[in-house]
Amino acid sequence: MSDDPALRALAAASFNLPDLRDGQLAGMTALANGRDVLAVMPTGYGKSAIYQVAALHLHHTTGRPAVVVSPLIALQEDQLDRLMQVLGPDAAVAINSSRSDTEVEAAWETAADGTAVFLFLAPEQLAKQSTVDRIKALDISMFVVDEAHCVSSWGHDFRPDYLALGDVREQLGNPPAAALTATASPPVRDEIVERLGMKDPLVLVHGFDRPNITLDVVRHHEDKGKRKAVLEQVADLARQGHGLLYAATRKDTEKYAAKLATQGLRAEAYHAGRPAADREHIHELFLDDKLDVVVATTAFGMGIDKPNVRFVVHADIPESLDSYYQEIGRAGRDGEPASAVLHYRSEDLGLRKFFGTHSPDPDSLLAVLKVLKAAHAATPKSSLAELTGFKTRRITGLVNQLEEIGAVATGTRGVRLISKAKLPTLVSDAVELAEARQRVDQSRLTMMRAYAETDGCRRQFLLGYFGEDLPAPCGNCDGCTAVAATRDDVAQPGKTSDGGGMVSAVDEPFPLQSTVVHKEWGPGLVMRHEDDVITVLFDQEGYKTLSRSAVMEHKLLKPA
DNA sequence: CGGGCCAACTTTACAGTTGGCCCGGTGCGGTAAT
Repeated sequence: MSDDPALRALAAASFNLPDLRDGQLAGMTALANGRDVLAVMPTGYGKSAIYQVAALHLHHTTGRPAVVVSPLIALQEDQLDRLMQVLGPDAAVAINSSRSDTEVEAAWETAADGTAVFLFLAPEQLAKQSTVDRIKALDISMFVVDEAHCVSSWGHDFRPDYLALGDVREQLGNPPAAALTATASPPVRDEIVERLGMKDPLVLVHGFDRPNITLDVVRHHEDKGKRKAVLEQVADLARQGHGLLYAATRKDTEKYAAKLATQGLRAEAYHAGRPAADREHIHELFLDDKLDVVVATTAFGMGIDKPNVRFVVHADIPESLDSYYQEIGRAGRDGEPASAVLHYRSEDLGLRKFFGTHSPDPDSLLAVLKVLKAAHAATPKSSLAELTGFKTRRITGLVNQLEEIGAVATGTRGVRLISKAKLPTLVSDAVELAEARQRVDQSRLTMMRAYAETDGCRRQFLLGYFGEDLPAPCGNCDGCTAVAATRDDVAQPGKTSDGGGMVSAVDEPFPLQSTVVHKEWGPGLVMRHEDDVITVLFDQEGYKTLSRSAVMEHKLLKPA
């Protein structure tokens, strides 16, 4: 069954990859044999090769194309260019709003006549039933979701069509799925697997630790002092190389960029409010080493693969460690030393709390339910939009919420009511779910805060969050430096630590990553042990820290 | 939730304080105006 030699040969001949890494070969073999694959690997590790080689192999043997879901049109174009360079024109096509009707029609034909190996599109395209039907007719070889963490981070509010990908895949007859991302904590991995409806996937996790990145946090009380320190730090770091400064708001990116420019640095502000041409230009300048620093909101970064980024400074705390890891992961890809510095004020958490607030909307939920009840039949989202007066996007969000509580189901012919419960009950269930979601979001922020406030080794904290155990402190963060400085002798980093040490795994009744149950908060996953504190990620409540002695004394947790 | 901005206020010309109001991230797609 295994196609190892064939895949190796194909990778070498067609993609110029004579030496595959273990994870790559395992992934492409599994996919080629029809197994679902979730790959969590850093940018530059070669995770794209997993689906590309497998898809090309299947195209050779069956003539069927692969569908690749990609979040940004710019990313699709990059991939397209790369693939066409290697495999020739028409090997890859994309369907998106930047193309004319004629171009789109030509792309469909190229896919249908067996020429195209890859068909790229954004999840929004798959919200149209006609698009799904056309793909169904192609009988695709696999369903690939690139940047798969978007399912979890964007699906719930920002781009709701991400949550519908599982339904789409089902409608397509559940072709083998590949989900690829550089960053996913264990609960995010679980969510991706669940949302995409993956069955017994091969999960490949590689290269999480980035030991060459120094981790520091600078705490501030005054906003003014923080701004000054950020500017000084960036000016200082920019003497050794190029880097990124992340700020929370567009206005701040402009302010910081202007100040840095007056200090003689080549700095540009980057955010979604700038014209597309400017954004593209800044990308190019940065990649060509013609900028010292890009001052950006979260808009900057996806798809950036620049090896020599020497620093990533944060002027404001991000919303979660998932985001933080993603953003600092853009530093030091060449393996040379790099810096990640977070400037932290507890007041800055307020803005993130605001961003994470999605108040549920009972009236709109009820409006959708009423229409569905009156319809007595499956109703397409487009009709729902007409009947309620909401935008289709909004309908998708509301339907997602109702689907999650089992009130409605989505099929080929549209959305239908499947619950027999009273409508107000369903609405309150949905509201409760939204509130639970909010609690989880806020608790992720709490974990980000805990990282900023820990006295221990920051890398141990960070890796622990991603489910990896770093047995000894790293010796390359301010937590470790502080411990070393309090010693009389010159301490060797990476040996032992007094502060924030991990509790021995021996005799641990609730081991890391094990499932436990709390009588009030329900089931959860053990994420971290530190001194007298156990951190658990509860399904309904998010991250909670519990006192170990209280847990033991009152038997608060039970292994599940 | 917190910061920035403006107007009103205090008191007799000006600068500092106070209170209210508004704003704040990420991208797709389609539509409207050239």
